[in-house]
Amino acid sequence: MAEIDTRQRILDTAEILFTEYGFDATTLRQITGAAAVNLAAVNYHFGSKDELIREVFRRRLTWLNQQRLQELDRLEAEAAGAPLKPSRILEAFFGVALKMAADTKGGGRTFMRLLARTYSKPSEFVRGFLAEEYSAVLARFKAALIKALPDVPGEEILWRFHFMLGAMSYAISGTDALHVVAEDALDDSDAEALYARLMSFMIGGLRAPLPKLQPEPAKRQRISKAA
Amino acid sequence: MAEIDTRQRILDTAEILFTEYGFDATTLRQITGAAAVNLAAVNYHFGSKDELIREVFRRRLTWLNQQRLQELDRLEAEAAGAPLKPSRILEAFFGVALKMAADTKGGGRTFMRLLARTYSKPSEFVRGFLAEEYSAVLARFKAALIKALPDVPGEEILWRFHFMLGAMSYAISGTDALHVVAEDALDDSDAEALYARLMSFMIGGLRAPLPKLQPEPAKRQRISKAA
DNA sequence: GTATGATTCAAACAACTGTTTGAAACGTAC
DNA sequence: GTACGTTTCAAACAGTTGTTTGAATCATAC
Repeated sequence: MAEIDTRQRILDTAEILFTEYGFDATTLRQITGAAAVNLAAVNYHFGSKDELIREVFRRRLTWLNQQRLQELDRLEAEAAGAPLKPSRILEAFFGVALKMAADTKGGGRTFMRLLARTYSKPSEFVRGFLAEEYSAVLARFKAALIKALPDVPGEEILWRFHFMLGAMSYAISGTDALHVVAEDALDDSDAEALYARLMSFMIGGLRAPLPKLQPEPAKRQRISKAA
Repeated sequence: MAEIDTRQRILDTAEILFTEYGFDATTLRQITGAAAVNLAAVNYHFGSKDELIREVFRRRLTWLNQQRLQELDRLEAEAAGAPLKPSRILEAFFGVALKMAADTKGGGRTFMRLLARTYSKPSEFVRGFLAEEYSAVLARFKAALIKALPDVPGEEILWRFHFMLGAMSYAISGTDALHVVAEDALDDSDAEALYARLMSFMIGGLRAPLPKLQPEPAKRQRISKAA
């Protein structure tokens, strides 16, 4: 290699610019310009822009999900078959993410913001990739939560898990949506405090009384049929 | 007008395509093609693509926020000065949005998905516009919540409101992020049930025990000053 | 030294972007 | 009918996009 790892510098720069401007709005000339490498370097090292995007996710997401599984393994080993405390499970899943989001130096913060944004608008070709990376982790955590909350229907747990992902997404995206809500009233620089706030909110939501659902159409139909 | 309202057909089509592909990835040729109008019609009726984007938001968002304020007015008039129930306030804010998101025929569902996505990545020039449209509404609801929850610090309420926006955003975005989480295990077609689920989750989070925060630097300073 | 493979570079490529233009078609009032 | 303002249309505009190319440069082994 002629320069000190062109590949890595492209990835780091792309991560920052993607987070700032999005995938489409970020051009290869911006990336290569900011990274001080030649324009053709992206296609040489990654093949295409799409492949570069995937690699930006891959290098961090794989590690992140491994950490999550490792945490869950540890908890389950300690519990030795007994159901876990829901808060412990949430800490394993969201705590790892928020710890990564707190890493301002290594670029973890940038990446988590990128991930949180991409989540809600998987641009077609990223969706498949995300689903692949996440399926195993989510299956494990879903199972753990269902086991930990036997009194809450599984469907309800999944929904609440979905809501929690949204809350975390906004918590991490931070400043952008936040400035719309509170202009500059809130301080999102304290990662510890953010973690504590988000956790208590999530636990509260997860353990909330079950919603009183109307009987679903299928059931009503059955009743009128019987009558 | 030669055709039956070219303007409106452009707006409706743009709304759908923006939601599907995002602002950048959606081209004027896609929009005008799908709307069966001439390419130049967008620049003729709206001036530019950016202005078209703003108008897509404006026509629905203004009405949405008016409805929210109207609901809050009604509640406060009924209460006659007394603090409102927090759940009522949340219902006024999120209920109106979810009602709009349930409107599959009039395009409300499409728009709310678009809004939920744009929220977390305000592409520079939309941010100012969103902040402008929201500032009055958010100020009112923040004030109402703070008044309704005198035992919860104002800063905590703002954070939890932020988290709730995230949860709602994901609840509305629905299928996309949802399929990553649960593949096809969840059914997001029942708007009533979604509303009930989201509400109980939110109330639970809003009323959760306060997080145990480390003493912040500012407070420590104040104490040491007084000492 | 030379030879070989990996990497970088400047330049060009074709395709697509939002926007503009000037003429044509339209609706409406006189 | 004519005249006038609005709207539509096909065509072209200049600029930018991701990608490719072929020569130049580098590092390493012989």
